[in-house]
Amino acid sequence: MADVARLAGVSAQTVSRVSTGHPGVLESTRREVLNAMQQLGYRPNSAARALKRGEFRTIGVILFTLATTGNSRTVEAIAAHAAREGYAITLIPVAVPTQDGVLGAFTRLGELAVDGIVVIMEVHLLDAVDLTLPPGVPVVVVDSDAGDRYPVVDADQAEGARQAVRHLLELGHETVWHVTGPDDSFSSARRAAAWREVLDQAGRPAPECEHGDWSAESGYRAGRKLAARPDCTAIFVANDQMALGVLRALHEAGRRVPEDVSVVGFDDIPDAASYMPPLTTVHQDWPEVGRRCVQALLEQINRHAVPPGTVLVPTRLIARESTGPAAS
Amino acid sequence: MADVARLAGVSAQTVSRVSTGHPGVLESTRREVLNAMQQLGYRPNSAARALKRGEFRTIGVILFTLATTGNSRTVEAIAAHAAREGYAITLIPVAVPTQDGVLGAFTRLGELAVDGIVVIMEVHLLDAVDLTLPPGVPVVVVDSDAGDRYPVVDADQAEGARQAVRHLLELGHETVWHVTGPDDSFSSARRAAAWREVLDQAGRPAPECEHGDWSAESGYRAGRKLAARPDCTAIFVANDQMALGVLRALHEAGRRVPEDVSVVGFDDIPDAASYMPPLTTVHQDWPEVGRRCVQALLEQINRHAVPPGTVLVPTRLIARESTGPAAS
DNA sequence: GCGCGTCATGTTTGCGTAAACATCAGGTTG
DNA sequence: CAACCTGATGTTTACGCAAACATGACGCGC
Repeated sequence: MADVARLAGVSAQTVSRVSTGHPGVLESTRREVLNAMQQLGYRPNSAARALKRGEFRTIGVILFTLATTGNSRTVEAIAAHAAREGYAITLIPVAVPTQDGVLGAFTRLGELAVDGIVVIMEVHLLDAVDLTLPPGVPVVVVDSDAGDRYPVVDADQAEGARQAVRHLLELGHETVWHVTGPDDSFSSARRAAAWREVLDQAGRPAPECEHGDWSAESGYRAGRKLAARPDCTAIFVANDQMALGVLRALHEAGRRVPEDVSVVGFDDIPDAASYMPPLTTVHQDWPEVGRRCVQALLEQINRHAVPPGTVLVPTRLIARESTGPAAS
Repeated sequence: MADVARLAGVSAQTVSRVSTGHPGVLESTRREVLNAMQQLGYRPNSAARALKRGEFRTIGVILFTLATTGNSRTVEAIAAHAAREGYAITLIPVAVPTQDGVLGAFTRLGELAVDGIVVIMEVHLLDAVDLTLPPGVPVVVVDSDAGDRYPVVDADQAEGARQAVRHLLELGHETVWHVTGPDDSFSSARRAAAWREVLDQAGRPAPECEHGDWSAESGYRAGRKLAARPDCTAIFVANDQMALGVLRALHEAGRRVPEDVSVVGFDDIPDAASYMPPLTTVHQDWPEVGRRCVQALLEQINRHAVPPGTVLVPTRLIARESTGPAAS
């Protein structure tokens, strides 16, 4: 910076004013300084800037995996919106989903240069984390149960699941089978609870669940069991990938979809429209979830506003051929 | 830090020594200091640390999208390995894949606190970027043509595509059709070039390509055209998602896979094993790509080593039922 | 034409840390 | 026992920037 100042024939402070866009600099001087910056390839040192200002303009995202469509799409949206607000994103992967792993990640985060944290963790390990959080750092939680400790942003998974099950009942099925996600997943638990709730309200018996792990392979295994039951005519699968496996299992067993069995998935991943047959599923608006995360975090950072409780992003059922004749 | 020093009854410098793990501190003193840290909830300020040390222990990752399996898996691996080395990951999304968008992202990166940069960009926009890169910052490029300006890490896509096409020829097909990815994609271009190369070497005519955009939907459109050609009996699709669409198109046209048409994909996404039929495809080792990225970058950062040219991570064909009877 | 406000710019200072150097106690050697 | 070393700790300083305050030039009104 001193070099730039010298070259432009001004003081370092004036260079600072130009680089931060402060007013009160003569247009001619500004051009002079910008010119000198260009010439010397000057880049402001963000560490010094952060040190001086006491903020990093960075948001930390702590998560288990990017391998699920939902997580990666949400992170992408967070990054995009954060960038728009002049914030960068720091990714903190928790390698091992154990309490130690979480603690380690949070410890690293504590030493990290972030102004706020988004936690994307579907499993029940958040409890361990409280004390480790650097005090005073705003937090937003996605896809997990934060109690009332942190604001939560999430898709309205319960409503989506209700729509799915109701849709199947309205098609005339006596009841609806369910393939769950992993047992330690909150999303899975909420989808299953909503499924059970709708069946109860309709006075229908809730068959025993099959349990999967989100993967297509696990869906296939669950689907084989369900395909063997002639009384199973409607299946609500907790995500689209497992639904893919279920479809294959039904196909191999000679049970036609949707004529013999109707299938509904969850997530509306892009591929779902190209399954055989195209999958009826619940659409999740991940970009919106990401946007609301950033918004909630920035509210805390900038306006020191009180956490806004839980923000639910709407979900909606997309009817395709796996539950009936082509909708288009 | 001063507070900790006061509470522990030592100087700030001793606190610093403890927090950086420097030797030459009496065990009793060290315990005292750690105790005081705990009590006061002291966290080293990373901005000040970075300012003093002149390094951020952060790697910037610049990319277009996390929506593709390859990108998100690669980023995940980069983050995991970087974390292991004590580095954090900063994500820089390029919202608009235009030259301006790239320049904007690189400008942001220039001001950003990173010790090195991984560029994950499959399109041809890298050229514009040279001048904007902060000079002296190590760079590694993935999935793109960096010429000889930067070291490149990538999966051996050409070899994977060759294996795929050879496999189809060995099954006795007269020639192999091809569905490409988007025109501006390097991966797509390399896979297509390798496809053409094998056909040429075998003295087979190369049919005209169908062009997709990586999406299952575009694969479906391409598949409909190919399904209408009775002479098309073998298709190499440039990624698994498009292959999903191709499979559906063939199914709807009444052409059986693999009896009438053999199909090979690329990527080996987890779902591919659950397609109907399970898809023969080329496995890419994204975790390894991520690992090598970090390794190449750290070599530059720590040892100021010369860029190691191009690192190719092996790929391999996974034969499944879409090209023949069940392999298992 | 004197006082005062306004605006562009310069000077001083300190953010939290760690390297470099200084100090000091205790021990070792010839 | 003096000269010297070693190892633990303290003191000074600078990293690059920007807020706060200081300066100084100019113009305006009365």
